[in-house]
Amino acid sequence: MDARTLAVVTDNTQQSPEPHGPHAASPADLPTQYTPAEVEETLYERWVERGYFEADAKSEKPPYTIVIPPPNVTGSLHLGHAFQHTMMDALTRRKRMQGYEALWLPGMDHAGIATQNKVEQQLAEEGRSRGDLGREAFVERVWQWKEEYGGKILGQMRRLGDGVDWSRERFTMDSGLSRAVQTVFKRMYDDGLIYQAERIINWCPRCLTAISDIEVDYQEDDGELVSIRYGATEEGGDSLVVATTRAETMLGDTAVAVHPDDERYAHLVGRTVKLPLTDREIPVVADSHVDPEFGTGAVKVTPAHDPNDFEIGRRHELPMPSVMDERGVITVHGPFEGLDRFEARSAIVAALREQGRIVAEKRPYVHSVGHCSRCKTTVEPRLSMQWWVKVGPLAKAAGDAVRDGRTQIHPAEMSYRYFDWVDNMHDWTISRQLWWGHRIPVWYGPDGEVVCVGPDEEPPSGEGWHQDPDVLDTWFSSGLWPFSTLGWPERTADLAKFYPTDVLVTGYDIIFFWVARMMMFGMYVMEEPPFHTIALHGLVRDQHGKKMSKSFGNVVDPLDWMEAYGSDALRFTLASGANPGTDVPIGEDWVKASRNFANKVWNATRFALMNGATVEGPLPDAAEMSATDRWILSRLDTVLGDVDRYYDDYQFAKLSDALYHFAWDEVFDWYVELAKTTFAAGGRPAEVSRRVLGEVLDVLLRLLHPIVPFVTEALWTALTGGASVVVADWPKPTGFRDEAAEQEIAVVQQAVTEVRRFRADQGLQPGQKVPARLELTGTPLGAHEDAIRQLLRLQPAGEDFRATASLPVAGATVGLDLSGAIDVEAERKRLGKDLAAAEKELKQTSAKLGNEAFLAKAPDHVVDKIRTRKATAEADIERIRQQLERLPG
RNA sequence: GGGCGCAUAGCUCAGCGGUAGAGCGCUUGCCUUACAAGCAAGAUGUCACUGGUUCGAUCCCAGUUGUGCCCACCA
Repeated sequence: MDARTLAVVTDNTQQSPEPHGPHAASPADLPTQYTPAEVEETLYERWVERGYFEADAKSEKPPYTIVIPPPNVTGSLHLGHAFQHTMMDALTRRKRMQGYEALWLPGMDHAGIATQNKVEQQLAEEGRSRGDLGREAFVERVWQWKEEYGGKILGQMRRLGDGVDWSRERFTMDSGLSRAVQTVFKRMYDDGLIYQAERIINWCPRCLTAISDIEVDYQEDDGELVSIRYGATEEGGDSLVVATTRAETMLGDTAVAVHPDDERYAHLVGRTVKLPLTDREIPVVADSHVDPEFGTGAVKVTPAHDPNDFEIGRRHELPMPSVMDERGVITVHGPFEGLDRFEARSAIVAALREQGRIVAEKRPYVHSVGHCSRCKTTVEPRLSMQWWVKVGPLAKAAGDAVRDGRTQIHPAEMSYRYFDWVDNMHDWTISRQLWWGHRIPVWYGPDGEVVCVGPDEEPPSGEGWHQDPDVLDTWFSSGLWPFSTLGWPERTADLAKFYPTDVLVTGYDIIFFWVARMMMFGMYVMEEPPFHTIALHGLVRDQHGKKMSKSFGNVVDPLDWMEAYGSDALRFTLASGANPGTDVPIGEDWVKASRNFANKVWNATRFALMNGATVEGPLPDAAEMSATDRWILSRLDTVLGDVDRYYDDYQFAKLSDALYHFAWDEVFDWYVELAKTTFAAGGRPAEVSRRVLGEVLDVLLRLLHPIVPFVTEALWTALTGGASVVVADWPKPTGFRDEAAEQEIAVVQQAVTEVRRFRADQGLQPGQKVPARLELTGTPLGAHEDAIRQLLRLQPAGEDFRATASLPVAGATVGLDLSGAIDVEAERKRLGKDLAAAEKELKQTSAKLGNEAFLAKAPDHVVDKIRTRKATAEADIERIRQQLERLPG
C-alpha cells in the first residue's frame, strides 16, 4: 500500500464502512518514507471538489478576507510568490479552522506594459511587429498569451496548495473589473481628479509609451561631461560655458540660465548668445534653480527634453521645441537629422570639438541615468500630452488612514516609507501609449469636444468622433482590486460581506506601486481603507543572501523543489525564514531539511498508529495520567498559546520554529521514547498514554496544517478518521498546566542525558547492556525507572553487582557495574572539566551575592536565581569530588 | 543630501538588561524492532569598535567603522 492508497482509504466522507477509518489500513503498511508527490495532487483536488475553499457571502460566520496580490500574466510564479502565498494560505487556513468565513480571493493582473512587451518579443521572433497585426489582432494575441501563461500560474498555485476560492477568480481585464475602472475614471474625471496636461514625462523610446516616475529605475552610468562655449561667434560677442552630459539636446536649447545673484553673469542676463551649430540666438535668463556652485554656474536650457529645464522654460515663457521623435531620433533639419540620440550625441560633440567649442571634457563621468523598469532602455524625458491623476487629496486620505490607525502597517518601521511616499507624491501619469489595457473612456469630437463616458452611457458617435487611443497604467486597475474583485460598482453580497478585507500580504518593494494606490482608491471610492493590516514581507534571496537574478544564475523554479521535496517542504522552509519585513534567504539544503521534518512527522504518526494511539473518547482524568502524559499535555497547551500569538503577529518564522522544536524535540524524542515503555507494559497506563499521544498528534497536526497542509491532511485523516483537517476546528487552549510534571520530566531528561554522556565518553556500545542499580534518592524518578533503563540500555543489577561508576544526577544516583571496563582516565578528565566549570560558577555567583549594590537593587527573582545557581554549583562540586574519590586507581 | 535598517558560531539568522541560542555544516559513536530523510554524544562565539548609563550591557545611549535598502539631486 502506498501513500496514495492511504489518502483514499482514509477518505471516509464518500462512504464510511467503519467508524474507525484509520484502522482500515494497517499503519505498519505505510511507507517508511513520506513521498509527497503521491499525496499532494490527490489531496488538493479533493479539497477543491469538496468546496472547502469556497466562501459563502450569506454565511453567519464572521468574514476573513485576503485578496491575492495578483500575479502578472507575464510568466510563471517564482519563489517570492511561493513565499507570499504560503503566508496568505496559512492565514486563511487558520482562520477557516477558527470558524471564520474565510475568503482568499485569487486572480491575475493583465500587467499592461509588461505583457505587451512579452507578446511583442514573441512576435519579433516571428519577424513581425504589433503594427503588422493591427490593434485588434494584437490584443487578441495578448489574450491568447494570457490563456496560456495564466493557466500555468493557476497550475502552480494548485501545486503550492493555495486554498483559494476558485469560484471567485478574477482578472483585471474581466468585464466586471473593467466596469469598475471606467466607473472610477468617470467619477474622478467629474471630480476634477483626472485631467489632461502637456508636461515633461518619462518616455521609453523602445516601449513607445509614457511611464510614471516609479517605473523609472535610476542607475549609475558612465557618461561624458563636456563643457561647451556658447556665444562668441567669429564676429565676437558675449560667451559663456555650459556643461552637459547630453549634448544632443542642445539642438533644442532655448536659453542659458544663470543664478540671479551670480555676479559673473549679471552683465549677460537679458542679452542673447549664439547657439553653436545653429543660426539661433538664445537669451540668457536668471533663474534661482541654477546652482552657481555647480560647474560654470551657467546651464543650457532645453525645455522639451528635461524636467528642470521645462520648469525654467515655463517661468520664462521660453519656446519648447522638440528635437527628437518618439524613438529618440533627431528630427531637427540639418546634419544630425535622422541620427539616433546617442549617435547624435557623439556627432555633435565631434562637430563642436572641430569648432573649438569644447573647453573641457570629463570622462568617464558617473551620473545616474533613468532606465525603463520594464526594458532597461534609457528613458527620454519628453514633452507630451497625457492624462494625470491629481493625487494630493487622495494621498492625504491614504496617509491619514494609516496615521490614525485604521490601517496598520506591519512591521511598523515600514510605515516611514509609506509616509515618505504619500506625503511627497507627485501627480500620476496614467495614460500609456499601449494597446493592452483599459482604454481611456474619453471621446474627442470634431470641434475639440472632450467627453468622458461612464459605463452605462453611449459614447458619442458620428463624423469626426473618436476614442482616446491610449490605455491606462496597469496599476490603475490593480489599485481597485480590493473592491473591484468583490463586484463593485454593483452592491453585491460579496462586497457587503468581505469588504474591507483583513490583511494585505505583500512585499515592501511595491508599497508605492500598489499599496499606496489601493489605499488612495479605497478611501476615495469606498470611503474606508481596503484592509485593516498591511503585512509586509521581504524578498526571497539565495542561501547567501544574494538577490536572485538571471544574471547571477541563482534563480530557482519553485516547481523543481516542490517536485524533489514536496510543496510542504518548500512552504515550511519559506515560513521558517519569514521574519516580518526582512528578506528571506533560502537554499536547497534547507528545503531538504524541511522535507526531513515532514518525514519525521510522518514516521512519528505512523509509529503512533502502530501502537494504537487514538482520539476516541474523552481525555482521561489527569489523576489517571502519568507525569509524562501530564507533562506533554502541559507543554502542548503552552505551545498552542505561543503559536496563536505568533500567528496574530505574523511571526511565521517563530511559529514554525516553535512547532518544529515542540514536535521533534519534545514529542518525538522524549514523549514517544518514554511512552514506548508504557506501551510495552500495557494495561490501563498504556491505554491512557495512547489516548494522550493521539491527542497530542491531533492537536499538533492541526497546528501544523496551515503551513504544511498536505502531510498533515494525510496523517490527520488517518489518525482521527475525520473528513479533513482543512475543516477541522483550530485547537483552543485548555489552560491545562502541570509545572510539577514539567519539572519532573526535566529531571528525567537530565538524568538520562547525563548517563548517555557518560556512556559515550566511556566508549560503551549503545547496544551493550550494562548492569546498573538506580539508586533513587528522589521520589519522582521512581515512576520512570523502567523508562530510564530502557532508554539507557541498563539492565537490573545482578547478585554480583559491583558499582564501578556512580553518577549522581539530580534526585538520583545511578550506580553502574562496568566490570572493570571503565576508562578511568577518560572519566577523570571529564569530571575534571565538570569540576572546573562548577567552581567557576561558584566563584561568579559568590561574587555576585557578595555585592551589596546588587543585593540592594536587583529584583528578588534575579537574586533568588543566583542563589539557586550558587547552591547547585556547591552541590555539584561536592558530588564530583566524591565521584573522583571513588574512581579506582 | 535626506530617511530607514543591519553588524551575534563556518553559513543563514533568532534573541535582547541578570549564566550566549536555532537550523544547516562539522567531530565521534551507532542500521537501538516509527524514521539513516534517523538516533546519541560533542566542539565552535573578545555578541564590529570606542566611550557612557547601570549593582550588572550582546541588549539602553552617544560616537566610530563597515554594510544593505529607500527617496531626492546629479546642467
